[in-house]
Amino acid sequence: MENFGGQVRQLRKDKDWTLTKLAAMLDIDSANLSKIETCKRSFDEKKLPIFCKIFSLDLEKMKTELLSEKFANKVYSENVDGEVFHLAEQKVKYLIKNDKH
Amino acid sequence: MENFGGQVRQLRKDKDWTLTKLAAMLDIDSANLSKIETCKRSFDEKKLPIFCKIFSLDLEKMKTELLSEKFANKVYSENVDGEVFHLAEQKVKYLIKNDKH
DNA sequence: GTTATATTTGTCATCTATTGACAAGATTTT
DNA sequence: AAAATCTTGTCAATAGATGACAAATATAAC
Repeated sequence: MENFGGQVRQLRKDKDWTLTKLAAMLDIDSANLSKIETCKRSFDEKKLPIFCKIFSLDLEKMKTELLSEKFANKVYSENVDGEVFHLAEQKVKYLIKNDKH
Repeated sequence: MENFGGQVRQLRKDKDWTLTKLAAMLDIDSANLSKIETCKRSFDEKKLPIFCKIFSLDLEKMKTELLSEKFANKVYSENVDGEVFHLAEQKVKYLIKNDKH
């Protein structure tokens, strides 16, 4: 299981691109991309579409990947019970069931 | 499965308190508490300790409850795959395993 | 080993989202 | 219908996330 930043770095290295180059393609600062790859910042969700296009990745899948990481970081850093995810899952089902009202 | 706002309202009604009264105890605006109870705003996590004290609730449990609702709302509103929670769970385990390094 | 290239780190400004506050309207109770 | 309670709308204040830039460190090329 690789974290998101690590995945970005791997993809970039596979193409032999510098931070500067990829950062330019994503229209972000290379210093900030460095922080993303080293997990010191999170990847801005708004940049996901262009990111996925560059690396031919499935957008929905990466959205899920990115969001799961945010959830995990929150739960980890605040020492919340892992049960939180089961609860959340139930709540989503409930929301969907009671939709269209 | 009751949502968080509904729980607050129920607890308040059980005591026969007005919004104004509970809001004062929580040191928030009664209009905003109304929005919380009707799910138009989320409950501020910082107010959880005092809230739990007032109603003799377990803080950790309510933290989990509140956070799961935020996760659920996000996933629901952005149409993210429910798989996100399984992923997140794995990631938390991974973080814990690789802790203390 | 020195220069150039690439990456990391720190800081602060800016933008965005969340919450606070207040006024006015609607509903309920008495 | 008057009083009390609750809801809604709006905007200001605060907090959190991201952008931008400079300087430091590390890596690679020569």
